[in-house]
Amino acid sequence: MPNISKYCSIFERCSLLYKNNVMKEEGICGSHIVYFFFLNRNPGVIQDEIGKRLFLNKSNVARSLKYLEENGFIYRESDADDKRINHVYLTEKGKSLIPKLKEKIGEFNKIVSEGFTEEELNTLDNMLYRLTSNAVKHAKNTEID
Amino acid sequence: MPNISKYCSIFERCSLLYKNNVMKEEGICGSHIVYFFFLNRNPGVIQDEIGKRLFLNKSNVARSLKYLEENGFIYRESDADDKRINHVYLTEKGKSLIPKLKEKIGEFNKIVSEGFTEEELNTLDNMLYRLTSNAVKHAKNTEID
DNA sequence: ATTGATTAGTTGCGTACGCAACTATCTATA
DNA sequence: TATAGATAGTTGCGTACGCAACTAATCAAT
Repeated sequence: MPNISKYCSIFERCSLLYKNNVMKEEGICGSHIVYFFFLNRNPGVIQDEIGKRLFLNKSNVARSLKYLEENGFIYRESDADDKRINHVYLTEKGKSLIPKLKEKIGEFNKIVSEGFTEEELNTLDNMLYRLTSNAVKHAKNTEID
Repeated sequence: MPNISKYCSIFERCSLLYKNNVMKEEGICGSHIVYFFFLNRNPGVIQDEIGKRLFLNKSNVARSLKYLEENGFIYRESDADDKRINHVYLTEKGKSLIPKLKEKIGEFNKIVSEGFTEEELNTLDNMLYRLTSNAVKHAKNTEID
C-alpha cells in the first residue's frame, strides 16, 4: 500500500477547501457539515458520543457546538437525570440547511467520482470503512459511525 | 458514495496521531514524513514543486523546511542562475532516517490493512489515486505526485 | 453518609494548515 | 534599458485539531 495514507491526506485537504468555500455563504465552516448530518440522524445525542462516533476530540466537539449554538443551528438540553449530560438537537434553522448541504456535497462527490462506476464507488466505500475501522480500533479501541 | 469523505477524514486524523507518536523520539513531527520520502526520491527539488506535488500550500512547505533545516535533516542551496530558487536536499542525518521511517510506516500500514488481500490494497491505492487526482484537478488544476 | 474514582463538558496551549500580503528576483515588451 | 508583470519564498493571521488540566456531577465502596 504505497500511497494510501498520502492520498487520504491530500484528498482531505482538497475536500475541506471545497467545503469551506461553498459553506461560507451559509455561515458555517466545512468542518461543521459532519455535525449536521450526524445530528440529523441522531437527534438528542450527547456530545461525548458525537466525538466517539466521528473520532473527534471532545474539545473540538465542544467548540464546534458552541459556534453552531450561538448561530442558531443547534440547541442543547441538559439531561433531567444527569446534569453533566447535554442532549444536542438541530434547530429548525439547522434542519432547513440539510437539503442544501446534501446538494453541495453531492456536487463535490460527483466531481471526485468522475470515471468511477457505481460498483467501484461501493467497493471504495467499503474498503475505506474497513481501513478506517482498523486505524480507529488501533488508536482508541472505539467504533466509528 | 455515502461516506468516503468522512472515512478519509477520520483515517487522516488517526494516521497523524500514530505518526506523531512514533516520530517524537526521532525529533520530527508526523507531518514531516512525506517530506523525507519526497526529498529522497527527488533530491534538489525546489520548494514550489514540493508544494504542488504534495498539495501543500507553499507557506507550510517553507515552515516545515525551516524546522527540518534548523534541525539538520535537510539543507537548501540557492540556484546559481536564479536566486529566487532553493534546491532542497536531505543531509546525511536526514538520509539515515529513511529506513527507520519506512519501518515505522510499514508497521502502521500492516495494522490498518489487516483483513485486506494484496490485490485489494492495490485496488484501493489505485482508486484513491484517481479520487484524489479528481479532487486536486478540480481544486487547483495541478498533478499530484 | 463520606470519600475516592469516574464521567461529561470546557478551556488554555501547541501544531498543521490555507490565505493574503510582503520581499526579492527574474522576464518580457515597449 | 525602464518598467510592468510574473515567480519563489517568507511571514502574520485565522481556523481545525489533539492533549492536558480543569470543573461539576455522578457512582461505588465502605
